[in-house]
Amino acid sequence: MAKKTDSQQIDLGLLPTLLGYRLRLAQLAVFADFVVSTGSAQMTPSLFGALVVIEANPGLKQTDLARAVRLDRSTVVSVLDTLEKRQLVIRKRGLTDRRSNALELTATGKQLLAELLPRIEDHEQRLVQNLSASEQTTLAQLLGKIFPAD
Amino acid sequence: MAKKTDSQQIDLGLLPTLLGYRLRLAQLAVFADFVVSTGSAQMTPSLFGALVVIEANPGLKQTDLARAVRLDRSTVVSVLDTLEKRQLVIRKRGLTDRRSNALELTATGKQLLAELLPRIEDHEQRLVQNLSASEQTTLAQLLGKIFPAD
DNA sequence: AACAAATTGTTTGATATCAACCTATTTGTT
DNA sequence: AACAAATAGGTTGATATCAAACAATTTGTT
Repeated sequence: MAKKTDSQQIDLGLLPTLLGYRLRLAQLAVFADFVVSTGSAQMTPSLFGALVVIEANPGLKQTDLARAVRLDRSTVVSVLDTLEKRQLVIRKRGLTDRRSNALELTATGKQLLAELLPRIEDHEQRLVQNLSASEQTTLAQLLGKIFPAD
Repeated sequence: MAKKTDSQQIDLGLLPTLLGYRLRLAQLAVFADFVVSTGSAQMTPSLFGALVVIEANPGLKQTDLARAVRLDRSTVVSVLDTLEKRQLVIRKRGLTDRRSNALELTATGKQLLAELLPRIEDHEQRLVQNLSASEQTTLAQLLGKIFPAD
């Protein structure tokens, strides 16, 4: 008597027409797949983003990392606490400016990142698997039009 | 000597190629504009979403609301605490099932929602103003392809 | 009818995030 | 040189969220 799948007779009103709602659903899906994809590494998009940016800009300071990954400076503190506790990152005292830290990946951090990259590629592939190549390009373009600041 | 705007020589690595990163940027922008758009109403996407779904489904219970807006049941408790404190929503005891609450908007809640709707429309318009009508359609389609479950 | 299993709303504990403030240090002005 | 202003990292407090456990109630099985 159709009791299994009728859970969604709920009217979402105008929500499905709102871009913000769509984006939130999208992010939920992406995040879930990300965590699965990275498996046992206890990784999150935030931690991963920090690793990527530090690798690409060794020696950068926390404030610049914060701006790059669009997190508050205070949030970056806790992100780095986590990464440093896992021995993936080190905070070296700034040479020229003793207020700042020079961030670098440890050998372990570089290694983990290297192991993660193919998994992230798979993850990305999985997300866009229902889109043709041109559709993927279009999506990126449209998102870029709405939200500049690359 | 170019010290004002050179803050972004930071290499984001592969981040800009990741859909999840793009979506996060998008959400940040949407959220910021949402809050501005709704002005003094102390509104957030979550609270607004709950109001919309309750209006469209008067009498629904918290568990169903949670599923609809994709929040945990426990999160819905705090959302409703907020909305009820502001006298926008009431939790009526369920008639048939005494475990559940029947949610309804108060008169104030209906009125606020009515006042909010045009602002949300403006908000939405502002977001997609750089896209043509067909581009808007395309974007919605592509997002829908990646993330079903409307 | 009795009792095991599921469901509902809630509480508690954990994590992620922002904003405001703090101290140490550096930079800029006089 | 002296000192005001800006900057760096950090701490604290607030909010949003999830997950696990819980009591009350309902449903299902015998």
